[in-house]
Amino acid sequence: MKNPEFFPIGIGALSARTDCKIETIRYYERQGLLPDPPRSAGGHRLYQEDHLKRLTFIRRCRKLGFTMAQIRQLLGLVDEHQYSCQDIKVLTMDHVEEIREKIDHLKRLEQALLQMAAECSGDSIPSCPVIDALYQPLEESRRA
Amino acid sequence: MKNPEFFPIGIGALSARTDCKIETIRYYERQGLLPDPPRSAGGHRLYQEDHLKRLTFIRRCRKLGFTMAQIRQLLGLVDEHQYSCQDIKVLTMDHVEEIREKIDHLKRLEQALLQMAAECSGDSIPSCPVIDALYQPLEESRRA
DNA sequence: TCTATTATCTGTACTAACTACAGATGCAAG
DNA sequence: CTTGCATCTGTAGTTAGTACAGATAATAGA
Repeated sequence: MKNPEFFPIGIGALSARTDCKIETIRYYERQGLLPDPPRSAGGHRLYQEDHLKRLTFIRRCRKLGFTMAQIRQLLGLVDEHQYSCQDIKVLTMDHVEEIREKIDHLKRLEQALLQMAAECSGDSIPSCPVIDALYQPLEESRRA
Repeated sequence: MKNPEFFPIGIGALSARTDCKIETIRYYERQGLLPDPPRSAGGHRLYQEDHLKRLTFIRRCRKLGFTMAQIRQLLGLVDEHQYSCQDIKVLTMDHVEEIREKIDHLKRLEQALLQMAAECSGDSIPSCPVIDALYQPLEESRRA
């Protein structure tokens, strides 16, 4: 009911209000995350406030690292009015778990690289323990 | 000089020895990371030990999270015999810095999600503060 | 009203790093 | 010689968009 005089808006205005590129909006439409909006006589998309809200939701989820598949799932629950707080919490905590796994993985990579770099003299001589380590054939460990 | 009787090998054997799919080997070749190997009369690729070592190097770098562009750079230095320990250390520490930024970003996402989930009652009622938060229009903050 | 300038339209191709096929051959063993 | 596996090339799919080209639509100024 607020600001009804601003709608409908074109895709450019929607883009500006959601910090989402025009091409990305059309992409979400193709992917079925945004409903096909009504068109003007000439074929331009005309958006209402509902579209603005839905796109804001999608963009926030993306910034939080949800995949489009996960967002589709969230939107599905919302669209059917079938969701419960528990459903959402489960999806959210699943996502937290994924993030924690990524953090763990990256920390292990960081340690491996730091360990190799620590061997490095930083000299300008054309030789380096890092390269040597990476080039060691797998055969070395295979030959007992 | 070791195990010379095993070479040359076909792409399947190279794949098995490097834990790298056949398609991926051909992909690296197209991308110029691996040199075009000699072929048999019928056109099958025949690899020598050098290819095995180079592919091992590439795969190790990928497992450490280096991009193909970074690997190309490392291989370029090695190929030209122009690299120094310092060059390699710089590239390695740059990569460590990228990894640290990713970790920071993920930690921030994790906190945001945990904060939202903490508001969640976990009830089976069809309503959820997480959804509400994500659906809040940007307009809310704009209207002073 | 005519025109000039934006805005938007569709469709395609590109990104990274592979993976997965289809359909045609090569090669080795029995 | 035939069977069957290995390999070949080429194309398309993956994620989440981005970047065009070339054609219309809408709008503002004269």
